[in-house]
Formats: sequence, structure tokens, C-alpha cells
Amino acid sequence: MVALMGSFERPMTALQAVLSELRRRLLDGRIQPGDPIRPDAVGEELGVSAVPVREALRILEGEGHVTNRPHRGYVVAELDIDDLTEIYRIRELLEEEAVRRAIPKLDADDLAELRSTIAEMAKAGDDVVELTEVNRRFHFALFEAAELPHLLRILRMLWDSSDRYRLRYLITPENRRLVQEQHRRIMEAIEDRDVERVIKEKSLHRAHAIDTLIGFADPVSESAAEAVG
Amino acid sequence: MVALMGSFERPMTALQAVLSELRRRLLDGRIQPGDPIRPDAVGEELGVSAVPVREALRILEGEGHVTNRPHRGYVVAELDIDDLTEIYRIRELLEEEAVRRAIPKLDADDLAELRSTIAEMAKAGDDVVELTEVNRRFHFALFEAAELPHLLRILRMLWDSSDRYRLRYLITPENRRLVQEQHRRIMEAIEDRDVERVIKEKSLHRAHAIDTLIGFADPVSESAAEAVG
DNA sequence: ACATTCTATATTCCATCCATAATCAAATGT
DNA sequence: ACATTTGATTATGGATGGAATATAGAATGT
Repeated sequence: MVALMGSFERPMTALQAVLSELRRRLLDGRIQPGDPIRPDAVGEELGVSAVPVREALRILEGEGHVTNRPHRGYVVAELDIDDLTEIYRIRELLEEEAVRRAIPKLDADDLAELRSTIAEMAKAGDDVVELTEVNRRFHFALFEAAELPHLLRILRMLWDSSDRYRLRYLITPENRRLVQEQHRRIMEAIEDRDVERVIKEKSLHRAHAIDTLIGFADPVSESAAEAVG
Repeated sequence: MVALMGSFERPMTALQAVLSELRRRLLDGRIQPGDPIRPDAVGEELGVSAVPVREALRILEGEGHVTNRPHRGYVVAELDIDDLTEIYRIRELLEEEAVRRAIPKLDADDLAELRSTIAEMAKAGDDVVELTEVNRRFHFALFEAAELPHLLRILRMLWDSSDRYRLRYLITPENRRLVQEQHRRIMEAIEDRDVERVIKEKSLHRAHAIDTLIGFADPVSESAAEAVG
């Protein structure tokens, strides 16, 4: 048998379908913070039962997207200014480590991948969802080279939980232009294998984002309650 | 109505019961890395159906304790030397931040809590499971003072995923003695509000643990596959 | 009028049952 | 003898229905 291509069309489970649909809705704002999510209703809408929906919600709960209180259901989590600031601080700590490990390991393919995402970004134009995804691919193409699976997992979690807010950052044309410029500067530093400069440019990138994001976020609400003991 | 005590005896859901039972078994080694976990079998054993077991497994999957491949079931994840090293490195980065933020905020109650865990530890004697739990309470009593919920969540995840191995570290009387000594030294630095010294002592504490743990771990297996896409 | 208890409703949580995908062994063909 | 295909078995993933819990509103008492 020949080596079959990258990832074959596996029969998608209902869980996977529901999960990616809920993620999309959380990202594009069709489901808002504070909204309750009713497994039965979602299931009916998507043509599945409540069971796989509940499993999807457990996963989203683990990622911090929704909160659950026993017998009271699921609610979309809110991130206030403190939450966003904290998440960006953690990202700063972990991404610096990822970059340090990644830069020396980058091979030709990785560099090509990075350059191509920059090109894609230019082509994406004003499609904000697309831009958010490409932006993410750019940064993770770098992180992945570090070959630190646990670190990567945590970074994915952190990006996931703030994707929704990052999308709003890209709504203004001014910010879209700026992001492209910053990516180019980061890319130059990467090509020079200048670790410290990459870290610095990425810090500036993050700093501008978080400063703007803070304007969008809810002033300060009490932190979402823990769950499931 | 009077304010009712800390946390009232809520009617535990089957999910919660299964989840804590599975956690216990993962911790004390009754379920070993590589073992498959069959929802139906576990459910029958615990007197519940497969449904809540599967939800519990989704949560454990999110925490990295088990892996799942669609239609192929759940398997307890293995941590090799690389995994443990990586996890301890991430802990180092994040715990340093937690300590920096926590120390200035510690109040009298927090200090009392910390001291009491040290006393408990002395009393625990040779009960390794108990010691593991108290050890954990000591460190998290400190981290919690930082009031960084997301950071705390990640740290809990990291500790969870390596609890199993940490327990084996405490099996030798020599290590048990050492841990007590190290806690005392950390405590002294805390009482002096000497941030840098706390960080340094905690680093030594971790370093000794990871050096020993590496002896227990599997040499190197390929990393566990991702899941659920 | 206010607080408390009772009742009705909605929704969660879970047990049972079933369809489908994956696995293993036997059978077939080259 | 070896690879491939077929068929039987097992466990997963999901649908349906029902018991238990929380919530909101009505009824009752002070």
C-alpha cells in the first residue's frame, strides 16, 4: 500500500463535528460570553443527540471556554481585563522559552512555512477570521520547531481562550497593517537567527495587542467559578 | 439562614465520583501507563453506566492523563524522560512568576496555613499518598496567594500529570527526610519575605526531584499522539 | 407587606439499547 | 509460503427515554 496523504478523510464522529462547530461559534461571536449552552438544543440544531454535545462541552470546559455547575448547565466564560493580562503574561514567559529552543532548530522547510504564512496573510485581505487563523499559524510554525509538546499544548490553550478577543483586534485596518509589519520584522530576526531580537519583536507585538484588547474587555468581573471538583 | 460551612455535602454526581476514583487509581498506580481503560467495564465495576465514565475520560484526556483515538478507546498516557524534563522546566518558569507575585501578598492566615502543612507533613510519617498530597498543599498554598487563576490552573495540570511519578520519589525514607528539610528552608525564606531565596530553594527542591524521577521514567518512547482534533 | 413553603416546569444527568467501526483469525488466491 | 480478502467478534459512539435536581412562580402564614 502506498503512503496515504497527510490526513485521510476519517469518518468524523459526532463529537468532533460538534466540537469544531462550537469552537467556530465561540470564535466568530455567534455565542457570546454569559450565554447558556443547552446540550439538548444544540444537539437538535446540529442533528445529533445531547450526549456528544455534553462531551464536547466537557472538553471546552477543560480549555476554559465554558464553565459548568452541576445540575445548572454550561455558560460561556467571560474574560475580563485581569484574565487577559494574566494570559498574556503567561504567554510571554512560555513563548520566550519556545523561541529560544526553536530558533536553533529551524530547518529550511520551517523557514519556507513561515514565509508562506506571511504571504497568505497579505492575500487574506480583510477576512478577519482568516487573518486570525493565519496569524496563529505563523506563530505556531515557530513554536512547533521547539519540539516541546507540553509547552505547545499549553500555548494552544492560552491562544484558544483569547482567540475571540484577538479577532476583534484585527477589525481595524490600522491594526491589520501593523500586524503584517510586525510579522515581517519578526521574520527578519528569525532569518538572522537572532534569538534576542525575535523575543523583543514578539514582545512588542504582544504588548500592542494586549493594550488594544484591554479596551474591548469587560472592565472587571469576578473570576469564573471553578467546577467539577 | 446561617452561613453554612465551607463546602456542603452536595449530592455527588456519578461523573464526580468516577472522576475522583479514576484519579486515585492513576495516582496510586492501580492503573498503569499503557493500560487501556474500558468505559463499560469501569462503569460496571463502579455501579454506573458508561456515559459518565466517558465524560470523566474526556476530562482526563484534556489533562493529559489518558489519550484517545476515535473508535479505538482510551489508554493511560506514558511520560518518558523528555516529558518529565519538559514539565519541570515549564513549572520552573511559571512557579517563579507565581512566587514573585505571591510573597508580597502573603497575610497571616496564609503563613499559618503554610506552617500547618509542614507540621502535617511531619505527622504523615510513611504514608506516601498522604505525603504527596500534603507536599502539594504546601506548594499550592503559596501559589494561591499570587491570585492568578489561570497560572494556577496550568500549574495544577502540570502537577496532576506528574503526581504519579512524584509519589515514587517519596518512597525512599532518605527522600522523605530531604523533602521535609527543603520545605523548612523554603519556609524560612518565605517568612523573611526573601523572594530570590525562595525561588532558589524551590529550584533546588525541584532539581533534586527531577534528577531522581528520571531514574524511574521510561527511557524514551515516542510522544503520545494527539487526539480529537 | 414580607418571608416562607409548596407546586409546576424545565433541564440536567444517567441507564439502557443499538448501529457502526475496528480488530483478529480463518479462508482464499497467487 | 506469503499476502490479501473475507467473516465473526468486540468495543466504541450515539439515540432514546426516564429519574432526579434546580428554578420560578403561586400559595400560605406571620
